[in-house]
Amino acid sequence: MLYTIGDVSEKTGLPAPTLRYYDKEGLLPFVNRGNGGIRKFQDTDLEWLRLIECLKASGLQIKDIKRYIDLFIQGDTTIQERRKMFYDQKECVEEDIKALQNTLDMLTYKCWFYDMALELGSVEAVKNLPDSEIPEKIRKLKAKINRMHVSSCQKKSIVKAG
Amino acid sequence: MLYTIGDVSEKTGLPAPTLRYYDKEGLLPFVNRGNGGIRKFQDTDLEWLRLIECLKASGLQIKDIKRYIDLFIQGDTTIQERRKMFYDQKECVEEDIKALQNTLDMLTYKCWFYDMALELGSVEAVKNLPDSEIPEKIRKLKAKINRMHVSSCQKKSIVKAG
DNA sequence: GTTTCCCTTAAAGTTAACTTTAAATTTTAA
DNA sequence: TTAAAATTTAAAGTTAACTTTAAGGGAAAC
Repeated sequence: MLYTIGDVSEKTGLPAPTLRYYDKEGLLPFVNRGNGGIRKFQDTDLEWLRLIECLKASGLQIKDIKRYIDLFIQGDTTIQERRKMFYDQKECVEEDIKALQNTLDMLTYKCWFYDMALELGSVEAVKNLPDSEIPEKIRKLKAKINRMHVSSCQKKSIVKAG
Repeated sequence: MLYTIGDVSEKTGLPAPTLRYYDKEGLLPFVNRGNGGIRKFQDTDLEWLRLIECLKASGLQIKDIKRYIDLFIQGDTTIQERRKMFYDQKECVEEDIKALQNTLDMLTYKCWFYDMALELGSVEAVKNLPDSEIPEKIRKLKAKINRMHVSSCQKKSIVKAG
């Protein structure tokens, strides 16, 4: 099964110029061309795109993903380096998830806060609520948030891959 | 307790020029100035910075955060809009966490794959492994990944906040 | 056949969030 | 009192990842 760039764009949701940009940056070295120089994508190319999007989501930059593809092309001598790349990225993503969970705690607290503000008619009224009126769950959240530092909601993703 | 911009930079890890940039963009309207025009941060300003970093981590842009601060300054008439903002962002972050968990599944699989490749000496050997040699956990992961679309590891964070 | 898509490239433009620079002023330490 | 360190501003520069534009070529619908 062969696909044009338009087919792939529709299948993946990535704009065709983005796919051409990825190709230009060396992220799609396996995509063949037809007579008139027209790209013919295969199912394996769609799998590559899925991996590329995953690596991007994990915080890797285009040039780092190209680095991985270059290593792949070099073959089995680069297994160690590729392995390290995935372990490093896994660690980054685990930290990102933790950071996002802190962010989610803050947002959950704020959602409760503004639910109450809407109910009581003012922000001040919520601030003046006695502790006994605040659900246990929210009190714990508030305490956790107060222990947080600025850096606990920041991402660590950017790492020199290699 | 009052802090200079240098103190705050050290406390938060944010470079002083970044703090000035936030101020210029209207994110720090509560920071007072001394005689010579020098910023005097208070503990409440540090709390604002913590909220700002959380909102940034949730995917909000600077201008959206400014919008929130403007709404805050306007007072209780904007409670509904602020509430909606937090609910929208909460939803975004929940989706981001799900996407990152898909990314993590892919990376976990790849880590196993390259552990095996290192052990067996080649990528091909891992591809040729009979199903019976693949741990149940990894087989499930592989099946899950095969069901994934490109979009399942993409972030949804960017939303017109309002 | 021709018109209309869809494809191609190269190159310029966009955007957000800083970051750097330069020049001036203020504060702090000796 | 003076020198060093930190602060101020405005403005220009940077970076990544696209996105848009322009100019052209080949295949399918009518």
